[in-house]
Amino acid sequence: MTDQVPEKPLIVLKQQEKDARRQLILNAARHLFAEKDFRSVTVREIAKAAGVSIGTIYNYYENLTELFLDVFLKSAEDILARIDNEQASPHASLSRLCSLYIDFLNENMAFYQMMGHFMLGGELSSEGTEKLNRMMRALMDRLEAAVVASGTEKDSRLICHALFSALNGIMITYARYPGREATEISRHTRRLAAIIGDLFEKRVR
Amino acid sequence: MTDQVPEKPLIVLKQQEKDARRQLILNAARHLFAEKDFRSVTVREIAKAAGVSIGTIYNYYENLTELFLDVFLKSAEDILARIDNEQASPHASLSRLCSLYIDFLNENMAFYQMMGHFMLGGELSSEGTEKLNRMMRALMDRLEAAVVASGTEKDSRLICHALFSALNGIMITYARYPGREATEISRHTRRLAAIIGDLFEKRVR
Amino acid sequence: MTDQVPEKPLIVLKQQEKDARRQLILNAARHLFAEKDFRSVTVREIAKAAGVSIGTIYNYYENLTELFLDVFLKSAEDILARIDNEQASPHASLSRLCSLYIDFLNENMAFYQMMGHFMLGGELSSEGTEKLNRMMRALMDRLEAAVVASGTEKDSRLICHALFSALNGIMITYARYPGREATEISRHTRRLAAIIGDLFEKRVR
Amino acid sequence: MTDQVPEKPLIVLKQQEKDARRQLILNAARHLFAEKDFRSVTVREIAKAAGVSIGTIYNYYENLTELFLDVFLKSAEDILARIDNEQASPHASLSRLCSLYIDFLNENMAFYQMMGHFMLGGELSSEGTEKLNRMMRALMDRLEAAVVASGTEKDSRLICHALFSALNGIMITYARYPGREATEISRHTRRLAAIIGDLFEKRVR
DNA sequence: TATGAATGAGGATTCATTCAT
DNA sequence: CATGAATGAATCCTCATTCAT
Repeated sequence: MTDQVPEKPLIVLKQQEKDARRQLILNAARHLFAEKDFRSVTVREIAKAAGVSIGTIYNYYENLTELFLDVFLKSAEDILARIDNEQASPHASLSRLCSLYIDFLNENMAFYQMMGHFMLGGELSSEGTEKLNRMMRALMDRLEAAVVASGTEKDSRLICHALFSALNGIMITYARYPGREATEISRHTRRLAAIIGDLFEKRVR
Repeated sequence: MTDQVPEKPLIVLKQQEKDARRQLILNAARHLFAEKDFRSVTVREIAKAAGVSIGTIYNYYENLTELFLDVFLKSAEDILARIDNEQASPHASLSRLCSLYIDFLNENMAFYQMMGHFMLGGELSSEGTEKLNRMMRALMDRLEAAVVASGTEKDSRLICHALFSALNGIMITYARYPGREATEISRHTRRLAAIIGDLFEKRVR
Repeated sequence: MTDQVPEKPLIVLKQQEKDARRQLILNAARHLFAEKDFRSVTVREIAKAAGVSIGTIYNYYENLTELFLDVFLKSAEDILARIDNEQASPHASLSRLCSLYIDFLNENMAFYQMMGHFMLGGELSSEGTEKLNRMMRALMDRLEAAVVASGTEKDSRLICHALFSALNGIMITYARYPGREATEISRHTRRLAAIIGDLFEKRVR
Repeated sequence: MTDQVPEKPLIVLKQQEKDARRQLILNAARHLFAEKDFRSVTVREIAKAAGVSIGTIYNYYENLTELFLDVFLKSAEDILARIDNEQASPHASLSRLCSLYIDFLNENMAFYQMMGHFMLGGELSSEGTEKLNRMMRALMDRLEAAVVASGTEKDSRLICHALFSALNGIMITYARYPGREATEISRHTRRLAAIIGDLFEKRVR
């Protein structure tokens, strides 16, 4: 026998290929979004960056919005994973969680840009809205758990919303403060996150 | 007596007329911005809404961005005035200030959309940037005063930044939570603002 | 008698004022045309440069084209005067005339730009066309006289046309040769004019 | 035999199709330029004349200027080929070359309009400027060769410049002499070209 | 399924000209 | 007469999306 390697069925290979290409597009888009305002990124640019044709992008995504959403969801998965990892640590604390999240935002400007975009009325299919809501709920669940763990007993969901809002607000307000360097901004936003974190932690006492 | 009414010179009248028309354009833009994402508002729409021609818009503003900025600045003046008014009240408190600001944002969605836009890198003439910065500083001065008045002694500017961020974050995060009514959103954001306000007030103890 | 100074009638003064203002506009336009392609000069620019309002310009000229034509005609008068002056000199020669004309063109780029513009189909009122033709004939008469003076007996008008063409061609071809300095261009065009002049002078022998 | 016709690969066919469409646009533009001042030709007109959409124009050309340049270069190739053909003839002479060139200009008014436009400062990418210069040099080389062949030994490049200028000047000066018929103009310009040609030929003696 | 050329509505902006004051 | 704000048609160009190959 010439071939003893157990072959994966063709259909599986194809699926893998497909996933790979989808991943390719996704990553290309993420990188572009990291470079400039995601609303100014064009399909052509993404196609070029991903090394595929424009048409291919439309084979994987209904339209640009769906691709944007997917990028957003992937980023959300990242932060979810980071949070889960952090929460597993013995030093887990609300403060650390805040730092973690603000660091994530600093690295993923497109994330909160998109969050803002979708929240502020970016058109979305009902299916897309569903996905978005599911993801936000998942994120909120993590945060709420941390809030509860920090001692809050009453209104934990509401307080979790307040915390989440506060952290997001740091970025929208200071992410690109005109005339400041990236490192300076990072320092400032982290300092603000620390203040917020402290407030929500001390709250329980 | 032939004419004792003190006549305004013609030049003054003309200036008034000009100001009035500028106001007309400004208000038309504000209303449109309230209806949808301000970035999707076109010159044609503004002109139509203001009842003037496209060319007239450009007689009053160098370009669309400058008009956007002016709308932003006018809104900022509004909130500044409201704050000043509130601070003059005997019941002034940080909490009330938070409510006030969040109410303002609820009524002026375009304000924080624009704030986000300009902060996140929206192109602006150096003159425009200067105006923007001046206004932000003025706003921050008010907030800081309130923060100090609430008992904070150390790092008042930084804490004021944190508070400002937190309040803005509420809107960016929940202003148009998909599937919620405006009144519901208003209630939710006010509740969150109250939590934030409480936190920053209790901070002093 | 309180006033013995012989007064010019009011109507004369007014006419002088009017002429002065017309001159003002004309000169402003000429200077602007010297700075850049005359087709890119706007009414607003001319008005500003002349220190009058846009409307005033339209009081003196039917439209922009008529102003352009007037500038052209004024320039043509200049070169005519220069030629007349030169021809009165004892050293007058066809060669010197060529130099004179090319120098004039170097100083008045707008002149041949406009000549080209009007010749190549720039719309003109029939009255304007008439003025233009009259001026071209006057210029041609001078040139022809010089051609005849240089010894040419046959086909003097035709040869004069050829000479005129050749000189104009120098400018259209080399006036802004990319990457060359103004002085360099001036030297080159003068050298070419000398060659042309020589050819037409030697012709007679 | 199933298929012995050597099939062109698909990619070649596609390229041909692309070239054909580019040609389509090019020709449409050339015809429009022949009808009126090329600066007044709009993208819409070209698109309509070519039977393609506006967007398609921009698939083939960065911007209008690049299209203008391409039209110019294609015309230049034409005259270059005609010159090469003429020079290969046993009856080649400077006079005939002059006639040839003036005939070409009469048929391609846009050519010298564009030459004038680009020479007089029409914006061009550095790549475009490079192409333009290369083409002008090629043309000048041909002319210089003819000038040399006619007996000129000294300053051949300079004299070639003078000749080229003179010929171009004929067109700029008389191409559309107001109130003259096309045939009349053609006759006049040819006569002038003959005079110029004679002068430059006789020069050698 | 991948391709990428074609599409064309829609964007911001310009500017000669008018006309009420 | 002088003014200059108002006008709006017309400009070039962009870009998400489609669809024939």
